[in-house]
Amino acid sequence: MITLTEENYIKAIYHLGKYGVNNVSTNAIAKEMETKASSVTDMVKKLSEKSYVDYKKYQGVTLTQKGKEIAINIVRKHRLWEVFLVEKLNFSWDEVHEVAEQLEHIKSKKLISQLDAFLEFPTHDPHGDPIPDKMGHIKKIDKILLSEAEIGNDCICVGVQDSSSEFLKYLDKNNIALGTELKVCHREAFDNSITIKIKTKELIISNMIANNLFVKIS
Amino acid sequence: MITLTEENYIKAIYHLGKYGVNNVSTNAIAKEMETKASSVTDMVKKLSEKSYVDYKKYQGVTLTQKGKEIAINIVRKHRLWEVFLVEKLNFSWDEVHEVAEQLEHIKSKKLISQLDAFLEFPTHDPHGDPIPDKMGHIKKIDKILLSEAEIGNDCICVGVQDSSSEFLKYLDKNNIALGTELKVCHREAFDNSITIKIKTKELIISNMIANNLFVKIS
DNA sequence: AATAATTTTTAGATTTATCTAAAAATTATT
DNA sequence: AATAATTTTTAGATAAATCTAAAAATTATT
Repeated sequence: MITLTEENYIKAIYHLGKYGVNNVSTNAIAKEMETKASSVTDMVKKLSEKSYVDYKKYQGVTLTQKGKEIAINIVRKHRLWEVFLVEKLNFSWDEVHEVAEQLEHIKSKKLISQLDAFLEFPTHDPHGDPIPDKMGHIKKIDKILLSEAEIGNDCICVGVQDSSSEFLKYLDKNNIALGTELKVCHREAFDNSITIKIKTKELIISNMIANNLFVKIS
Repeated sequence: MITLTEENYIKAIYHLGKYGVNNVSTNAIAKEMETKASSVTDMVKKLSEKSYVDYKKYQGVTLTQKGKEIAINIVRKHRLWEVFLVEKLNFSWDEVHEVAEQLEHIKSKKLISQLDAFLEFPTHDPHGDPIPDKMGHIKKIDKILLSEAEIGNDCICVGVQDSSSEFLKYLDKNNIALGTELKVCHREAFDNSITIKIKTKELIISNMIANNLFVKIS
Protein backbone atom coordinates (compact mmCIF):
# COMPACT_ATOMS: atom_id res chain seq x y z
CA MET A 1 0.00 0.00 0.00
CA ILE A 2 1.17 3.50 -0.81
CA THR A 3 1.37 5.97 2.06
CA LEU A 4 0.25 9.59 2.14
CA THR A 5 3.85 10.72 2.36
CA GLU A 6 4.91 8.60 -0.59
CA GLU A 7 2.07 10.09 -2.63
CA ASN A 8 3.17 13.59 -1.75
CA TYR A 9 6.76 12.89 -2.74
CA ILE A 10 5.64 11.37 -6.04
CA LYS A 11 3.48 14.40 -6.73
CA ALA A 12 6.36 16.76 -5.93
CA ILE A 13 8.70 14.86 -8.23
CA TYR A 14 6.06 14.94 -10.95
CA HIS A 15 5.62 18.70 -10.71
CA LEU A 16 9.37 19.32 -10.64
CA GLY A 17 9.96 17.05 -13.62
CA LYS A 18 7.07 18.37 -15.65
CA TYR A 19 8.97 20.83 -17.78
CA GLY A 20 11.47 18.52 -19.40
CA VAL A 21 13.68 18.11 -16.33
CA ASN A 22 14.83 14.53 -16.48
CA ASN A 23 16.51 14.01 -13.17
CA VAL A 24 14.92 15.82 -10.29
CA SER A 25 17.53 16.74 -7.67
CA THR A 26 17.37 15.87 -4.01
CA ASN A 27 17.57 19.51 -3.01
CA ALA A 28 14.76 20.49 -5.35
CA ILE A 29 12.52 17.88 -3.76
CA ALA A 30 13.59 18.98 -0.29
CA LYS A 31 12.62 22.54 -1.11
CA GLU A 32 9.28 21.56 -2.63
CA MET A 33 8.45 19.29 0.30
CA GLU A 34 9.76 21.73 2.89
CA THR A 35 11.99 19.09 4.42
CA LYS A 36 15.70 18.23 4.67
CA ALA A 37 17.80 16.72 1.91
CA SER A 38 18.67 13.76 4.12
CA SER A 39 15.00 12.95 4.56
CA VAL A 40 14.58 13.09 0.81
CA THR A 41 17.43 10.65 0.25
CA ASP A 42 15.80 8.18 2.62
CA MET A 43 12.41 8.49 0.97
CA VAL A 44 13.82 8.36 -2.52
CA LYS A 45 15.45 5.04 -1.70
CA LYS A 46 12.12 3.73 -0.52
CA LEU A 47 10.33 4.99 -3.63
CA SER A 48 13.03 3.37 -5.72
CA GLU A 49 12.60 0.03 -3.94
CA LYS A 50 8.90 0.23 -4.62
CA SER A 51 9.60 1.03 -8.29
CA TYR A 52 7.96 4.43 -8.27
CA VAL A 53 11.19 6.16 -9.32
CA ASP A 54 14.50 5.38 -10.98
CA TYR A 55 17.31 6.49 -8.75
CA LYS A 56 21.11 6.47 -8.97
CA LYS A 57 23.09 7.95 -6.13
CA TYR A 58 23.96 11.59 -6.63
CA GLN A 59 22.07 11.60 -9.95
CA GLY A 60 18.57 12.57 -8.86
CA VAL A 61 15.36 10.71 -9.66
CA THR A 62 12.90 10.20 -12.50
CA LEU A 63 9.41 8.78 -12.13
CA THR A 64 8.85 5.32 -13.57
CA GLN A 65 5.73 4.63 -15.64
CA LYS A 66 4.10 3.35 -12.45
CA GLY A 67 5.13 6.49 -10.56
CA LYS A 68 3.90 8.73 -13.33
CA GLU A 69 0.50 7.06 -13.34
CA ILE A 70 0.14 7.61 -9.63
CA ALA A 71 1.17 11.25 -9.95
CA ILE A 72 -1.24 11.94 -12.78
CA ASN A 73 -4.06 10.29 -10.88
CA ILE A 74 -3.39 12.52 -7.89
CA VAL A 75 -3.36 15.58 -10.14
CA ARG A 76 -6.62 14.41 -11.71
CA LYS A 77 -8.24 14.06 -8.32
CA HIS A 78 -6.89 17.40 -7.10
CA ARG A 79 -8.25 19.29 -10.09
CA LEU A 80 -11.63 17.55 -10.13
CA TRP A 81 -12.10 18.40 -6.46
CA GLU A 82 -11.16 22.02 -7.20
CA VAL A 83 -13.88 22.17 -9.82
CA PHE A 84 -16.33 20.67 -7.34
CA LEU A 85 -15.45 23.21 -4.68
CA VAL A 86 -15.86 26.16 -7.03
CA GLU A 87 -18.81 24.97 -9.09
CA LYS A 88 -20.87 23.28 -6.41
CA LEU A 89 -19.76 24.64 -3.07
CA ASN A 90 -19.18 28.27 -4.02
CA PHE A 91 -15.54 28.41 -3.10
CA SER A 92 -13.54 31.10 -4.86
CA TRP A 93 -10.51 30.08 -6.89
CA ASP A 94 -8.09 31.31 -4.25
CA GLU A 95 -9.61 29.11 -1.52
CA VAL A 96 -9.57 25.68 -3.09
CA HIS A 97 -5.96 24.59 -3.02
CA GLU A 98 -5.58 23.66 0.63
CA VAL A 99 -8.75 21.58 0.73
CA ALA A 100 -7.98 19.88 -2.59
CA GLU A 101 -4.57 18.94 -1.17
CA GLN A 102 -6.43 16.83 1.36
CA LEU A 103 -9.16 15.51 -0.91
CA GLU A 104 -6.69 14.35 -3.57
CA HIS A 105 -5.60 11.49 -1.31
CA ILE A 106 -9.03 9.90 -0.89
CA LYS A 107 -8.90 6.43 -2.36
CA SER A 108 -11.96 5.30 -4.30
CA LYS A 109 -12.15 4.76 -8.02
CA LYS A 110 -15.91 4.98 -7.99
CA LEU A 111 -15.82 8.27 -6.11
CA ILE A 112 -13.68 9.91 -8.76
CA SER A 113 -15.46 8.51 -11.79
CA GLN A 114 -18.82 9.54 -10.34
CA LEU A 115 -17.52 12.96 -9.34
CA ASP A 116 -16.20 13.41 -12.87
CA ALA A 117 -19.63 12.58 -14.29
CA PHE A 118 -21.41 14.75 -11.71
CA LEU A 119 -19.26 17.70 -12.79
CA GLU A 120 -20.00 16.84 -16.43
CA PHE A 121 -16.46 15.83 -17.31
CA PRO A 122 -14.67 19.14 -16.90
CA THR A 123 -11.48 19.57 -18.91
CA HIS A 124 -9.88 22.32 -16.84
CA ASP A 125 -9.72 23.28 -13.19
CA PRO A 126 -10.58 26.77 -11.86
CA HIS A 127 -7.01 27.95 -12.54
CA GLY A 128 -7.11 26.82 -16.17
CA ASP A 129 -4.97 23.72 -15.62
CA PRO A 130 -5.99 20.69 -17.65
CA ILE A 131 -7.65 17.73 -15.91
CA PRO A 132 -6.15 14.38 -16.94
CA ASP A 133 -8.83 11.96 -18.16
CA LYS A 134 -9.46 8.50 -16.71
CA MET A 135 -6.63 7.11 -18.85
CA GLY A 136 -4.21 9.79 -17.68
CA HIS A 137 -4.22 11.67 -20.96
CA ILE A 138 -3.66 15.40 -20.62
CA LYS A 139 -4.87 17.63 -23.41
CA LYS A 140 -2.73 20.71 -23.50
CA ILE A 141 -3.88 23.94 -25.05
CA ASP A 142 -1.51 26.38 -26.71
CA LYS A 143 -1.32 29.08 -24.13
CA ILE A 144 1.41 31.68 -23.76
CA LEU A 145 2.36 33.99 -20.94
CA LEU A 146 0.84 37.43 -21.23
CA SER A 147 4.40 38.75 -20.99
CA GLU A 148 5.16 36.99 -24.28
CA ALA A 149 2.20 38.46 -26.15
CA GLU A 150 2.87 41.18 -28.70
CA ILE A 151 1.58 44.73 -28.82
CA GLY A 152 -1.80 44.79 -30.49
CA ASN A 153 -2.65 41.17 -29.68
CA ASP A 154 -6.20 40.40 -28.65
CA CYS A 155 -6.02 37.80 -25.91
CA ILE A 156 -8.25 35.72 -23.73
CA CYS A 157 -7.16 34.68 -20.24
CA VAL A 158 -6.91 30.92 -19.96
CA GLY A 159 -4.82 30.18 -16.90
CA VAL A 160 -2.45 31.21 -14.18
CA GLN A 161 1.12 30.16 -13.55
CA ASP A 162 1.09 31.14 -9.90
CA SER A 163 -2.06 30.04 -8.12
CA SER A 164 -1.24 31.62 -4.79
CA SER A 165 -4.11 33.27 -3.00
CA GLU A 166 -2.31 36.63 -3.18
CA PHE A 167 -1.99 36.57 -6.94
CA LEU A 168 -5.54 35.33 -7.49
CA LYS A 169 -6.94 38.03 -5.24
CA TYR A 170 -5.00 40.63 -7.21
CA LEU A 171 -6.66 39.36 -10.39
CA ASP A 172 -10.10 39.41 -8.74
CA LYS A 173 -9.55 42.97 -7.61
CA ASN A 174 -8.73 44.01 -11.16
CA ASN A 175 -11.61 42.07 -12.70
CA ILE A 176 -9.40 39.60 -14.47
CA ALA A 177 -10.84 36.10 -14.55
CA LEU A 178 -10.48 33.10 -16.85
CA GLY A 179 -12.34 33.98 -20.02
CA THR A 180 -11.65 37.69 -19.69
CA GLU A 181 -10.75 39.31 -23.02
CA LEU A 182 -8.00 41.87 -23.15
CA LYS A 183 -5.82 43.73 -25.62
CA VAL A 184 -2.10 44.39 -25.20
CA CYS A 185 -1.66 48.12 -25.80
CA HIS A 186 1.85 49.09 -24.79
CA ARG A 187 5.03 47.72 -23.31
CA GLU A 188 7.24 49.99 -21.20
CA ALA A 189 10.84 49.20 -22.16
CA PHE A 190 12.27 50.23 -18.80
CA ASP A 191 10.49 47.71 -16.55
CA ASN A 192 8.62 45.59 -19.08
CA SER A 193 5.33 46.57 -17.57
CA ILE A 194 2.49 46.47 -20.07
CA THR A 195 -0.69 48.39 -20.56
CA ILE A 196 -3.72 46.26 -21.31
CA LYS A 197 -7.26 47.19 -22.18
CA ILE A 198 -10.19 45.23 -20.73
CA LYS A 199 -13.37 46.29 -22.50
CA THR A 200 -12.86 50.07 -22.38
CA LYS A 201 -10.71 50.28 -19.29
CA GLU A 202 -6.94 50.50 -19.40
CA LEU A 203 -4.76 48.88 -16.77
CA ILE A 204 -1.03 48.85 -16.23
CA ILE A 205 0.38 45.50 -15.25
CA SER A 206 3.88 44.76 -13.97
CA ASN A 207 6.09 42.27 -15.74
CA MET A 208 5.77 39.99 -12.74
CA ILE A 209 2.00 39.86 -13.13
CA ALA A 210 2.24 39.35 -16.88
CA ASN A 211 4.66 36.50 -16.23
CA ASN A 212 2.06 34.62 -14.24
CA LEU A 213 -0.97 34.95 -16.46
CA PHE A 214 -1.56 32.61 -19.39
CA VAL A 215 -3.46 33.85 -22.42
CA LYS A 216 -4.47 32.59 -25.83
CA ILE A 217 -4.24 34.90 -28.81
CA SER A 218 -7.73 35.25 -30.20
CA MET B 1 -2.72 19.30 16.09
CA ILE B 2 -4.85 16.20 16.28
CA THR B 3 -3.68 13.18 14.32
CA LEU B 4 -5.75 10.84 12.18
CA THR B 5 -5.21 8.03 14.68
CA GLU B 6 -6.29 10.18 17.59
CA GLU B 7 -9.46 11.11 15.71
CA ASN B 8 -10.23 7.47 15.08
CA TYR B 9 -9.76 6.54 18.73
CA ILE B 10 -11.99 9.41 19.83
CA LYS B 11 -14.64 8.32 17.37
CA ALA B 12 -14.44 4.73 18.61
CA ILE B 13 -14.75 5.84 22.23
CA TYR B 14 -17.71 8.00 21.29
CA HIS B 15 -19.55 5.15 19.59
CA LEU B 16 -18.82 2.75 22.44
CA GLY B 17 -19.97 5.25 25.05
CA LYS B 18 -23.06 6.33 23.18
CA TYR B 19 -25.56 4.12 24.93
CA GLY B 20 -25.07 5.26 28.48
CA VAL B 21 -21.78 3.44 29.03
CA ASN B 22 -19.76 5.79 31.18
CA ASN B 23 -16.36 4.24 31.23
CA VAL B 24 -15.32 2.64 28.00
CA SER B 25 -12.98 -0.27 28.61
CA THR B 26 -9.56 -0.74 27.07
CA ASN B 27 -10.56 -4.08 25.59
CA ALA B 28 -13.72 -2.66 24.02
CA ILE B 29 -11.65 0.01 22.31
CA ALA B 30 -9.10 -2.56 21.21
CA LYS B 31 -11.83 -4.65 19.62
CA GLU B 32 -13.45 -1.65 17.91
CA MET B 33 -10.10 -0.42 16.60
CA GLU B 34 -8.88 -3.90 15.68
CA THR B 35 -5.72 -3.41 17.66
CA LYS B 36 -4.13 -4.70 20.87
CA ALA B 37 -5.05 -3.63 24.39
CA SER B 38 -1.49 -2.47 25.03
CA SER B 39 -1.67 -0.11 22.07
CA VAL B 40 -4.92 1.25 23.44
CA THR B 41 -3.40 1.94 26.83
CA ASP B 42 -0.62 3.91 25.19
CA MET B 43 -3.00 5.93 23.08
CA VAL B 44 -5.44 6.50 25.91
CA LYS B 45 -2.63 8.04 27.96
CA LYS B 46 -1.88 10.35 25.09
CA LEU B 47 -5.53 11.31 24.66
CA SER B 48 -5.73 11.95 28.37
CA GLU B 49 -2.65 14.21 28.29
CA LYS B 50 -4.29 16.16 25.48
CA SER B 51 -7.53 16.41 27.51
CA TYR B 52 -9.68 14.53 25.04
CA VAL B 53 -10.57 11.87 27.63
CA ASP B 54 -10.69 11.37 31.37
CA TYR B 55 -8.69 8.32 32.30
CA LYS B 56 -7.85 6.52 35.50
CA LYS B 57 -5.76 3.38 35.35
CA TYR B 58 -7.81 0.21 35.13
CA GLN B 59 -11.03 2.28 35.12
CA GLY B 60 -11.53 2.90 31.41
CA VAL B 61 -12.09 6.26 29.72
CA THR B 62 -14.79 8.86 29.19
CA LEU B 63 -14.69 11.62 26.59
CA THR B 64 -14.25 15.13 27.93
CA GLN B 65 -16.39 17.95 26.53
CA LYS B 66 -13.56 18.72 24.14
CA GLY B 67 -13.34 15.06 23.09
CA LYS B 68 -17.08 14.83 22.63
CA GLU B 69 -17.12 17.87 20.37
CA ILE B 70 -14.44 16.38 18.18
CA ALA B 71 -16.28 13.06 17.99
CA ILE B 72 -19.58 14.66 17.08
CA ASN B 73 -17.93 16.76 14.42
CA ILE B 74 -16.42 13.65 12.86
CA VAL B 75 -19.82 11.93 12.94
CA ARG B 76 -21.38 15.01 11.34
CA LYS B 77 -18.83 15.00 8.56
CA HIS B 78 -19.15 11.26 8.02
CA ARG B 79 -22.91 11.39 7.67
CA LEU B 80 -22.97 14.49 5.47
CA TRP B 81 -20.52 12.84 3.11
CA GLU B 82 -22.68 9.72 3.05
CA VAL B 83 -25.64 11.81 1.97
CA PHE B 84 -23.52 13.43 -0.71
CA LEU B 85 -22.36 10.07 -2.04
CA VAL B 86 -25.88 8.68 -2.24
CA GLU B 87 -27.77 11.78 -3.34
CA LYS B 88 -25.28 13.29 -5.73
CA LEU B 89 -22.89 10.56 -6.81
CA ASN B 90 -25.34 7.66 -7.07
CA PHE B 91 -23.68 5.43 -4.54
CA SER B 92 -25.94 2.84 -2.94
CA TRP B 93 -26.28 2.80 0.83
CA ASP B 94 -24.07 -0.24 1.19
CA GLU B 95 -21.14 1.39 -0.62
CA VAL B 96 -20.71 4.64 1.26
CA HIS B 97 -19.15 3.67 4.55
CA GLU B 98 -15.58 3.03 3.47
CA VAL B 99 -15.30 6.27 1.48
CA ALA B 100 -16.97 8.32 4.21
CA GLU B 101 -14.43 6.90 6.68
CA GLN B 102 -11.79 8.70 4.65
CA LEU B 103 -13.73 11.86 3.89
CA GLU B 104 -14.67 12.42 7.54
CA HIS B 105 -11.08 13.43 8.31
CA ILE B 106 -10.84 16.28 5.81
CA LYS B 107 -10.27 19.49 7.73
CA SER B 108 -12.12 22.56 6.47
CA LYS B 109 -14.96 24.30 8.22
CA LYS B 110 -16.06 26.01 5.05
CA LEU B 111 -16.13 22.71 3.17
CA ILE B 112 -18.57 21.18 5.63
CA SER B 113 -20.83 24.18 6.03
CA GLN B 114 -21.04 24.57 2.26
CA LEU B 115 -21.60 20.86 1.75
CA ASP B 116 -24.37 20.99 4.33
CA ALA B 117 -26.05 23.83 2.43
CA PHE B 118 -25.50 22.13 -0.93
CA LEU B 119 -27.29 19.04 0.39
CA GLU B 120 -30.05 21.30 1.74
CA PHE B 121 -29.33 20.63 5.41
CA PRO B 122 -30.17 16.94 5.61
CA THR B 123 -31.19 15.67 9.04
CA HIS B 124 -30.43 11.98 8.50
CA ASP B 125 -27.87 9.94 6.62
CA PRO B 126 -28.74 7.13 4.17
CA HIS B 127 -28.93 4.62 7.04
CA GLY B 128 -31.37 6.75 9.01
CA ASP B 129 -28.82 8.01 11.51
CA PRO B 130 -29.23 11.62 12.59
CA ILE B 131 -26.76 14.24 11.38
CA PRO B 132 -25.53 16.52 14.17
CA ASP B 133 -26.02 20.19 13.32
CA LYS B 134 -23.26 22.82 13.26
CA MET B 135 -23.58 23.20 17.02
CA GLY B 136 -23.32 19.48 17.61
CA HIS B 137 -26.96 19.06 18.52
CA ILE B 138 -28.42 15.68 17.61
CA LYS B 139 -32.15 15.41 17.19
CA LYS B 140 -33.19 11.88 18.02
CA ILE B 141 -36.39 10.35 16.76
CA ASP B 142 -38.33 7.75 18.71
CA LYS B 143 -37.48 4.65 16.79
CA ILE B 144 -37.67 1.09 18.05
CA LEU B 145 -36.24 -2.15 16.80
CA LEU B 146 -38.58 -4.10 14.57
CA SER B 147 -38.07 -7.01 16.99
CA GLU B 148 -39.70 -4.89 19.70
CA ALA B 149 -42.79 -4.02 17.68
CA GLU B 150 -46.04 -5.72 18.56
CA ILE B 151 -48.23 -7.92 16.44
CA GLY B 152 -50.60 -5.79 14.40
CA ASN B 153 -48.38 -2.71 14.46
CA ASP B 154 -48.13 -0.66 11.28
CA CYS B 155 -44.53 0.48 10.97
CA ILE B 156 -42.32 2.57 8.77
CA CYS B 157 -38.63 1.75 8.37
CA VAL B 158 -36.47 4.58 9.64
CA GLY B 159 -33.02 3.16 10.18
CA VAL B 160 -30.62 0.27 10.53
CA GLN B 161 -28.59 -0.83 13.53
CA ASP B 162 -26.09 -2.80 11.49
CA SER B 163 -24.95 -0.94 8.40
CA SER B 164 -22.76 -3.69 7.00
CA SER B 165 -22.92 -4.19 3.28
CA GLU B 166 -24.24 -7.74 3.78
CA PHE B 167 -27.22 -6.62 5.83
CA LEU B 168 -28.03 -3.70 3.54
CA LYS B 169 -27.90 -5.93 0.49
CA TYR B 170 -30.28 -8.33 2.20
CA LEU B 171 -32.71 -5.46 2.70
CA ASP B 172 -32.34 -4.33 -0.91
CA LYS B 173 -33.00 -7.86 -2.10
CA ASN B 174 -36.23 -7.95 -0.09
CA ASN B 175 -37.32 -4.48 -1.14
CA ILE B 176 -36.93 -2.98 2.29
CA ALA B 177 -35.67 0.59 2.25
CA LEU B 178 -35.98 3.58 4.55
CA GLY B 179 -39.54 4.80 4.22
CA THR B 180 -40.92 1.36 3.47
CA GLU B 181 -44.20 0.67 5.27
CA LEU B 182 -44.81 -2.74 6.79
CA LYS B 183 -47.18 -4.51 9.15
CA VAL B 184 -46.13 -7.00 11.82
CA CYS B 185 -48.36 -10.05 11.29
CA HIS B 186 -47.02 -12.88 13.40
CA ARG B 187 -44.24 -13.83 15.77
CA GLU B 188 -43.00 -17.42 15.90
CA ALA B 189 -42.40 -18.22 19.57
CA PHE B 190 -39.75 -20.86 18.85
CA ASP B 191 -37.13 -18.64 17.15
CA ASN B 192 -38.69 -15.19 17.45
CA SER B 193 -38.85 -14.86 13.69
CA ILE B 194 -41.65 -12.56 12.57
CA THR B 195 -43.90 -12.43 9.57
CA ILE B 196 -44.29 -8.97 8.08
CA LYS B 197 -46.45 -7.72 5.26
CA ILE B 198 -45.10 -5.14 2.79
CA LYS B 199 -47.97 -3.89 0.66
CA THR B 200 -49.60 -7.23 -0.16
CA LYS B 201 -46.55 -9.45 0.10
CA GLU B 202 -45.72 -11.45 3.21
CA LEU B 203 -42.13 -12.03 4.27
CA ILE B 204 -40.64 -14.02 7.12
CA ILE B 205 -37.78 -12.30 8.88
CA SER B 206 -35.39 -13.85 11.41
CA ASN B 207 -35.01 -12.32 14.84
CA MET B 208 -31.49 -11.30 13.88
CA ILE B 209 -32.80 -9.23 10.99
CA ALA B 210 -35.58 -7.72 13.11
CA ASN B 211 -32.97 -6.83 15.69
CA ASN B 212 -31.12 -4.67 13.20
CA LEU B 213 -33.94 -2.72 11.63
CA PHE B 214 -35.35 0.40 13.25
CA VAL B 215 -39.00 1.30 12.71
CA LYS B 216 -41.47 3.90 13.86
CA ILE B 217 -44.99 2.88 14.74
CA SER B 218 -47.30 4.76 12.42
C1' DA C 1 -11.73 -15.15 51.57
C1' DA C 2 -8.72 -17.60 48.71
C1' DT C 3 -7.92 -18.90 44.10
C1' DA C 4 -8.73 -18.64 39.20
C1' DA C 5 -9.73 -16.07 35.16
C1' DT C 6 -9.74 -11.94 32.88
C1' DT C 7 -8.40 -7.35 31.97
C1' DT C 8 -5.14 -3.83 31.92
C1' DT C 9 -0.65 -2.02 32.21
C1' DT C 10 4.36 -1.99 31.74
C1' DA C 11 8.70 -2.92 29.56
C1' DG C 12 11.14 -3.38 25.69
C1' DA C 13 11.24 -3.92 20.51
C1' DT C 14 9.86 -2.54 15.70
C1' DT C 15 8.54 0.46 11.75
C1' DT C 16 7.90 4.91 9.46
C1' DA C 17 9.27 9.37 8.67
C1' DT C 18 11.84 12.67 10.27
C1' DC C 19 16.07 15.22 12.06
C1' DT C 20 21.32 16.82 12.90
C1' DA C 21 26.01 16.39 12.07
C1' DA C 22 29.60 14.52 9.59
C1' DA C 23 31.45 12.22 5.49
C1' DA C 24 31.53 11.57 0.58
C1' DA C 25 30.74 12.92 -4.08
C1' DT C 26 29.95 16.31 -7.46
C1' DT C 27 30.32 20.84 -9.45
C1' DA C 28 32.34 25.45 -9.69
C1' DT C 29 36.28 28.53 -9.25
C1' DT C 30 40.68 30.02 -9.24
C1' DA D 1 44.44 20.46 -11.99
C1' DA D 2 44.04 21.75 -7.35
C1' DT D 3 41.05 23.87 -4.16
C1' DA D 4 36.66 25.69 -2.67
C1' DA D 5 31.78 25.48 -2.55
C1' DT D 6 27.80 22.93 -2.95
C1' DT D 7 25.08 18.91 -3.04
C1' DT D 8 24.08 14.46 -1.57
C1' DT D 9 24.54 10.60 1.30
C1' DT D 10 25.46 8.12 5.60
C1' DA D 11 25.25 7.32 10.48
C1' DG D 12 22.98 7.72 14.45
C1' DA D 13 18.98 9.78 17.09
C1' DT D 14 14.03 10.96 17.84
C1' DA D 15 8.86 10.71 17.90
C1' DA D 16 4.52 8.30 16.75
C1' DA D 17 2.05 4.21 16.69
C1' DT D 18 2.26 -0.28 16.96
C1' DC D 19 3.58 -5.04 18.68
C1' DT D 20 4.80 -9.26 22.09
C1' DA D 21 5.49 -11.05 26.48
C1' DA D 22 5.35 -10.54 31.22
C1' DA D 23 3.68 -8.25 35.40
C1' DA D 24 0.03 -6.07 38.00
C1' DA D 25 -4.67 -5.10 39.06
C1' DT D 26 -9.38 -6.21 38.89
C1' DT D 27 -13.29 -9.27 38.65
C1' DA D 28 -15.41 -13.82 38.92
C1' DT D 29 -15.70 -18.38 40.96
C1' DT D 30 -15.41 -21.76 44.07
